[in-house]
Amino acid sequence: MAHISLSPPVRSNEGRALATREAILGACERLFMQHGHEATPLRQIAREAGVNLAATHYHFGSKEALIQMVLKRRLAALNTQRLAALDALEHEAQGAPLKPSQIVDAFFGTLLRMANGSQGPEGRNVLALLERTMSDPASFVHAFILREYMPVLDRFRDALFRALPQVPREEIIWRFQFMLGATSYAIVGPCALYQAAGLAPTDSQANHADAELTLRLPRLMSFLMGGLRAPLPAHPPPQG
Amino acid sequence: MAHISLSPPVRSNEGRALATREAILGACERLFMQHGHEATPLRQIAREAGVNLAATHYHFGSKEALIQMVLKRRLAALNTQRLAALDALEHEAQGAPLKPSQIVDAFFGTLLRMANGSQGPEGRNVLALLERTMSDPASFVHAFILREYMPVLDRFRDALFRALPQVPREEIIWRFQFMLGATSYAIVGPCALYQAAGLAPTDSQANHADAELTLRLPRLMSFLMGGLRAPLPAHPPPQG
DNA sequence: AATGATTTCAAACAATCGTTTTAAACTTTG
DNA sequence: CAAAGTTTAAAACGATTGTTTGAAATCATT
Repeated sequence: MAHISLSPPVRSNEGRALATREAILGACERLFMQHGHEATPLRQIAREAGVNLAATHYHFGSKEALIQMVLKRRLAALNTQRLAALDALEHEAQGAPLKPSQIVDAFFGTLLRMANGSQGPEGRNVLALLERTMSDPASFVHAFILREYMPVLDRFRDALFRALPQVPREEIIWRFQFMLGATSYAIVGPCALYQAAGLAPTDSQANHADAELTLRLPRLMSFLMGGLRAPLPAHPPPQG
Repeated sequence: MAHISLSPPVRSNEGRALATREAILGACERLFMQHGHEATPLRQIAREAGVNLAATHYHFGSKEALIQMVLKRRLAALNTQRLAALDALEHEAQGAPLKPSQIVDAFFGTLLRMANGSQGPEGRNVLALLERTMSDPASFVHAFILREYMPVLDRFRDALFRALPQVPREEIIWRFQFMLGATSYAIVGPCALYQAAGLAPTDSQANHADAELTLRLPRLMSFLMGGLRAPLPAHPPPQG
């Protein structure tokens, strides 16, 4: 059912250690997505990975460091890809202002594409977990995650400032927040709610599962651009 | 620092029990928001509420039942208010189709207004916690929360179906999901990210904190309606 | 005022968590 | 092949968790 090592037994010492490290990280990604990292005991991780309990401490030092390693890998890959996309766009534009849709696609599109499995089937799990972890106010991962997330956020926010010079910056900040939320819920999808309720997914949803996956990104992009380009809210009267 | 009972000591027996129950529930709302319900020990709840540890079990039976009671109260009040708003709209329209903005305001506007403190300062905390709990895939509260949440969701979804008959229902379902995410992130606001990073909020943000509160709802509504009314995504080529 | 029910209290219970410790198995190196 | 270093194994430790217990305190009723 799980953790069956089909690869031939590695002989080198470092190879063995790397294999156990990878098995532990993979088990973490599977279990954290299902139960969250707070509710996942190290013993269950070790069992799922097929290694001993002490191996988790030997290779990662502590559970906190293990969680950080799990999330850091995926977040770093995501942000690298995002920045590469933005760099390519800016290089191609040669100083000209970018279209907002290009910036939105480089940031949110890259996230959703990666979550849809462009980096293996576990991408969605970990990215959904990442978004959930960010919205957890008491998580210790905030400090280190934000350390490499904030610069990326700032770069894309500034890019939107330049792309929409006529829009007040505070409005852009807010709409960026709204887009973050919409994308976060786009990753899990509306079927998750029905599944959580114990209802089987509608047959039409099940039949069109693959088509739904290719449609998810254009659906989100259309919604995001519609919201980003919506008319600015009228300032309400001072007391009303 | 907290749980100072300024009210005169109640004499009746039921009054005492009700006071402790209320103190426990209030402490839960405060602590769950800060640390999440998984990471909040019953001993800390009892200390914050100024009651004995065993009182939590005496009045609520178990920690699960306590968490359910905390969330159930707020969710029930929210959904009652939402359905009342929709009922009023439909009664006023007298069979005519509703405007999408009315439906969106009845659902998401009611949520944000309540989170902004229309029901006391703890409204935002609990509603943010509620949204976070819903996105937790392994929470035991799903079953009972969805039991009274799903009918409300269905009613508003059907109302949107009738208000937008030309839009495919699957698109509406997705955009409803996107709006849920945007609203969820609107509750916590973009400042939460900076605060989590350890950065002090910008002085402009701090100065306009009150104005920001009255602006939050129109900002969200403008974004939601822009996204809901965005042009439908073009179906991508079958292999591309 | 005294009896009976309800509520609060302090203490302990059983289970589980992350972590550490000890020794055994293995790989690499001389 | 043997010694040194590295990785895995099994067991136990200390701390914390939700929960239970039995007595003390408070209220309601006669």
